[in-house]
Amino acid sequence: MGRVPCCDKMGLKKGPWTPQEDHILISFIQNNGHSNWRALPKLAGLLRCGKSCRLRWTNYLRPDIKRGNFTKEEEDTIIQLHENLGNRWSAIAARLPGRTDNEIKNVWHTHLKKKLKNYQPSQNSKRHSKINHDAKGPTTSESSNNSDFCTSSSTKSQKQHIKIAPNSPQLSSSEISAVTLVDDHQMMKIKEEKIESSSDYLPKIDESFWTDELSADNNNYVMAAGHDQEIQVQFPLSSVTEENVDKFTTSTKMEEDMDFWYNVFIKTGDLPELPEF
DNA sequence: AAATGTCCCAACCGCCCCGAG
DNA sequence: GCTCGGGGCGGTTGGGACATT
Repeated sequence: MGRVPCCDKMGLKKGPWTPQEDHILISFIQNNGHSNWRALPKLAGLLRCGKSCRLRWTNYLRPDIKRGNFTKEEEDTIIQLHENLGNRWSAIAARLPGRTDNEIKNVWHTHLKKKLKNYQPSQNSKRHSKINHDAKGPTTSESSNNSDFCTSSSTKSQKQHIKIAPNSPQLSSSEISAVTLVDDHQMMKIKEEKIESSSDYLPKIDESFWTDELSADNNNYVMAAGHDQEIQVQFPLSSVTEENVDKFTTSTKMEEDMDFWYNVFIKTGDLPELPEF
């Protein structure tokens, strides 16, 4: 199953890099760049596979890498971003200049995970679901696939919520009908719960899940965006047409470069009219 | 001082995505 | 539309460093 690892080819070296190898790789990239990692080791005269070269460069040799211990600020940032993004290390690394995804992943597993275990539940329950975050979450593409959430309809009337993601751009209550912050893991959990209980697919989320509440304005439209967040938008099933959902997912795609994410999760009930996007 | 346990992190592995042909 | 290959990502591991007994 899967492709044969490139390093399994005869004669290619594995394991720790020597200073000589590092020097060869740095010199070659400085002079020639790295347009083709697969061809690079051959051209540079390294007995390594391209993947190994790429990892060595991106995780260790790149000139813009910041070495040394993580600062308290960096750790806090990682914790915060991990709450929002889950195990998307590359996305977290993109917001920490000079740090690599590998490094952040290591710090998380060796320090921060333990640190978080010592937190009192009440300290983070405002913004963070108690849903299992250690479970292996789906990829972004999986969680962005909203179709699973747009088909079922056998639910009772739902109480209306107005929820704002902590890092959302400024949104007035008149701009929002109902918004819930979720991340990949939470979204997966919701999917699981939906599968487990076909007669009631609404997620079972306790009040600690919700972020700050705002007042409702039933006549206004649903429009929400969260930076570094996944957003669950709720609106009445009766308002939903394929066209509307398409419009929403289209707007998601338009925003992807800026790391805005939307997820559509439809609930039935007495909720505002779906807007024109 | 030696043995054992634990921590840490660089590197590897397997899978996925996406573009080219 | 399909296949293939390169690049990227997240999970895991091997082994050295350090701490404890």
